[in-house]
Amino acid sequence: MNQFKKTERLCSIVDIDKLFSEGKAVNRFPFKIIYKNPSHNLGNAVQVLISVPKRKFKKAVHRNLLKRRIREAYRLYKFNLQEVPGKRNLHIAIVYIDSEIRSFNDIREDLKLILQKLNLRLRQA
RNA sequence: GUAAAUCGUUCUAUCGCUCCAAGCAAUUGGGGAGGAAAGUCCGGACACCACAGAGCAUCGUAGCGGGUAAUGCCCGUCCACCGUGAGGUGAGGACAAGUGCAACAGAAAGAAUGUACAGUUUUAUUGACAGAUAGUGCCACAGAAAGGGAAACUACCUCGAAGCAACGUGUUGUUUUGAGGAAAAGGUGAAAAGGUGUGGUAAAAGCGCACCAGUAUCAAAAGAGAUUUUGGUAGCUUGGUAAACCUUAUGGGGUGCAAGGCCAUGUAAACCGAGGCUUGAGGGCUGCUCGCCUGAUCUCGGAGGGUAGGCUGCAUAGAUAAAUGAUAGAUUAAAACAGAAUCCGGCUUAUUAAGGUUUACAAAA
Repeated sequence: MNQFKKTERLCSIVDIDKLFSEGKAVNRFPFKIIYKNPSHNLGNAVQVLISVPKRKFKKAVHRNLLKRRIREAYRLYKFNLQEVPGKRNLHIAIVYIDSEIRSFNDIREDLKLILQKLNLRLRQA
């Protein structure tokens, strides 16, 4: 089932600080993904954080809309990451770096491509 | 038809999210953004600081009556202004570093205020409704003069002196000059200092008087009151700006849920040096002074150690990285402005393709 429970989300402030200060980045417009293997064992899980910068979207309605679209797209395509054997302890942050509001279909396709790119990077590592 | 106000969004299927309840579990059932949730501009509740004290400073408010927990909100009303009238208006600073975009308005032009400058607003009309008669400041340009009971440019009025002319020989006219004046005329400006008549005077003038206008005040009547009406008295008249300072009246103690409470983890209230110590340091989140409480667990420097968050507050939506979504279909379409974080009451600002409703106006019948 394509569920997206709270255990799959990154909530700890300490972990978020570490992710942004120590993590590596993958870019593919309109997204940027920051990823890092956490110090402690998550029990073969991926924890994700979705961010839309306030600087680019001043209205809360627009930020909410984009975060919901990205979250829905991630729910549908997260299997791309779960195929990686032995790399399933992972913290990632998905940052939306465009300044336009894209449709759900565009976001879905772009997120699919960047997740595949991240998967490839992890296999090579 | 035009304008304004108002109405603020249905259902089905599949896959998800969050909270609650039931269950060992799988799962099942139920709740799940707005009229503005926004701006954070007022008023409260609630919490802590002394169950909150005094004075000053500072800030808000400004006709009257009522509503309300309360308000700067709402309703009614008084006065002013606009309109033949029914009636209407009281907006803008809840703009104030800059830039961009959009909309609206506009023929031009607009003093004092504010501001670094600019801009905005309004214009059929116009009180940011206490005071301009407590005091201070300011009033560009134009104009003689802009608030000093001021001022005289052109033209003018009156008187004195000198010269000239005329004749009726002490008058008239005229020129120059000195003094007084501001009534009538011109011109400037947003605004030129009560109006008319009469007395008065050399000529004038609220200089005196009568009437009118206006201001203050007293009395009577009406009204809950602001206030109104009538009559008397007074000085005879006092420009604007309080959105300059200020004065009067009145209100506000401060801080805001990151308030505050509880549990838990680590720990160093340790060490070294200097100072302070009940004759009171420091602290108690308030601009100052006082007062009150606490009472060495203080201050500065050096070297150095260590951590993990959760519950509550908190809601018949409700978390703590923070839910309310995606796809497909039906209705023309599911859209405008826009997303709850302690909770209420207001205000302000933003806003809809079509349509409904209400009001106003116009036209037609």
